[in-house]
Amino acid sequence: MPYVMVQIPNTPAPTSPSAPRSVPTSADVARLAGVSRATVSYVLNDTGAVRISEPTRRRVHRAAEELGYVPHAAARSLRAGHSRMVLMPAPPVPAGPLHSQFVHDFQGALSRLDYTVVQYGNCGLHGDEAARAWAELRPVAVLVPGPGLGPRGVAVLKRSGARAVVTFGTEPVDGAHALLTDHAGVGRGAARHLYARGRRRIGVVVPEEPGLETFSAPRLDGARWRDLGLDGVFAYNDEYAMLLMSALQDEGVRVPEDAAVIGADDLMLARLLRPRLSTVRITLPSGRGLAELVDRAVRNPGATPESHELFDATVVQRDST
Amino acid sequence: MPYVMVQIPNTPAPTSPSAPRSVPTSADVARLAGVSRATVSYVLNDTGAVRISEPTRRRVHRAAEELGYVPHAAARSLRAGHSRMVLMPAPPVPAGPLHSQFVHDFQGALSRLDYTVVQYGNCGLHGDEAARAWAELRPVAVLVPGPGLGPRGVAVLKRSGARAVVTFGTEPVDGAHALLTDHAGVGRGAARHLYARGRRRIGVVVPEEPGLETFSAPRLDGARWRDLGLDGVFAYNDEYAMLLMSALQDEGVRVPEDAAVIGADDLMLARLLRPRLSTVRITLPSGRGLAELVDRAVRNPGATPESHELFDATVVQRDST
DNA sequence: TTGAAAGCGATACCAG
DNA sequence: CTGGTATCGCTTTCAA
Repeated sequence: MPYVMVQIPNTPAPTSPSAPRSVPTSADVARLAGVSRATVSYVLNDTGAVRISEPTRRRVHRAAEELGYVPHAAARSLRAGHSRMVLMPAPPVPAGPLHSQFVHDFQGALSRLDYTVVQYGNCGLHGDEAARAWAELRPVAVLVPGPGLGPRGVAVLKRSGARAVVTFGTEPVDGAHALLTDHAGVGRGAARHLYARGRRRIGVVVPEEPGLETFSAPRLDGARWRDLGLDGVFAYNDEYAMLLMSALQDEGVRVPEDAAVIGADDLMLARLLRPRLSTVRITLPSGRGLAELVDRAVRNPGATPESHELFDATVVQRDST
Repeated sequence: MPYVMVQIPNTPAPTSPSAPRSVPTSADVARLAGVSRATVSYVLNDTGAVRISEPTRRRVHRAAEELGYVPHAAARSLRAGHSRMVLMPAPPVPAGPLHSQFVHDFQGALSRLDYTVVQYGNCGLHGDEAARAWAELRPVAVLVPGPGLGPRGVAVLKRSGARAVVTFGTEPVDGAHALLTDHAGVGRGAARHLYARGRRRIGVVVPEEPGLETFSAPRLDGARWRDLGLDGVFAYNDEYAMLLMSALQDEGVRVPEDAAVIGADDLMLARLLRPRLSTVRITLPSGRGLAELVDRAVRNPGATPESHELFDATVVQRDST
């Protein structure tokens, strides 16, 4: 075991060993309040169309409180025929800080629009199989990061009631809205920058781990200049750039005199290294903007899918180039 | 707008403008296959107890395929009376790399145990209110990061059918399993280390308020360093430590000669700075270990809650102390 | 103002 | 082997 688990002497279980009564339903509330289930529903949902007397309301509320009643979301949305769940499959690799921040903002923005955002960790499912697993949850919208979803997957999702499917990656998918991250442009920008600084033999550092190729390959394409030797390097991201820079320094290679290094993502920490790291800053969309896109798509599912470039990759020059 | 959205000329919508037929149900499959809904269920779930003739099976499968039928998870779990969803409320702040990695592992491990892990982004809900929102989903288990869940919240969750509630934080909550991260122990370890290295005037850097101040504060500390008269600092985490160290160096304060600095979390990047940062390494539980804890709790919900120390905080000495 | 009842979709029991 | 049918919890007409 890679970690230590030490049992802590625990006080006896504070929960009384009462009979494990089943979870209370609206029928239980109705019984306790002496009304019908319909009345319970009216009161708890504060239906405007029906007026319930104040004493009855109070009785219902007290009964619900006493039983600790919590409505059953599945039953409700089954009856309603729709939900307001936005499904977001987790990316296949642990997310970086940029993605984490983005997801966080996005969740907040959608919550404010009264959606429920759910990140779904589906391990090992691929393509259409994954799409079916997502479709079982009947989300009103699905936001898929990375590749792996084809037109058939999109069709499955739409046929199962998803009113908006948004892909988040390098190229659009038929039938789905697309948020395009122009990674090739990132590499291009980095290469241009290095070239402009007089570098002619430019190398590229990309991750080897499986799962990341999808992101690294485009950048490679963008930066694949005529790599002959090494007087300039574009790294997949700032972490790799920092690793490389550290390795170079340990070898006595001077940065940027002997080798210019530029990364990507503009990590805060990259500004602390000496020399401070040049980088390509990628601005992800604000959560609010994307949330509005999703909301628009949900309200108007018939519209032709939009494709948007999330293109704000700017070179930030510091001391390493 | 902080980012640029450029509409890309899109090919006309490839989806034929057919009538938006509603989502197919098992009844539709049954109709198309010329059998009853019961038979459809038997075939698609491959129920062992009932034998269906091979021709019928084929007809059902073909019908389901043709319609693009996907079962309705909500209806299924409503009928079944339980689900295998493990709910994991998203932490209130964007997660760090440690947490991201941990969640990823955990999701994978639970998936392998046939659970569905769902990260739930509930913005703005607090305490019992949040607990109720989670309870509406009727998860079989809930893993709550950080504080904010009290005994009443735990009770709500359990009464609504959660067979395991696990809190993940600094202190246990009545009725819930607890995974304790002994942050006090981390600080103790760091302090001991600094003391053993001969430091006597030891300061601590902790985040004050979320926002930009969190980054400016260490710099401020760096600027007024000489007034403080410290000779050793323990920072809340490696990021703060790196910020502080950078600020100190800019002020001409030598590390570790004039000031020893130690951080926490053992970020990979902390090894790249010069001088390389000493740190307190915190080993989070492997996803597998925690998944097994959850599984055990779900299978045996009556057991008294376990409290586990996730205590593998070890000082890693590098060059900054 | 309140209650009875019809479903939403899927499953499992019991007849045929 | 296959088909009715009751049921899960909830909402919402329609009647009273």
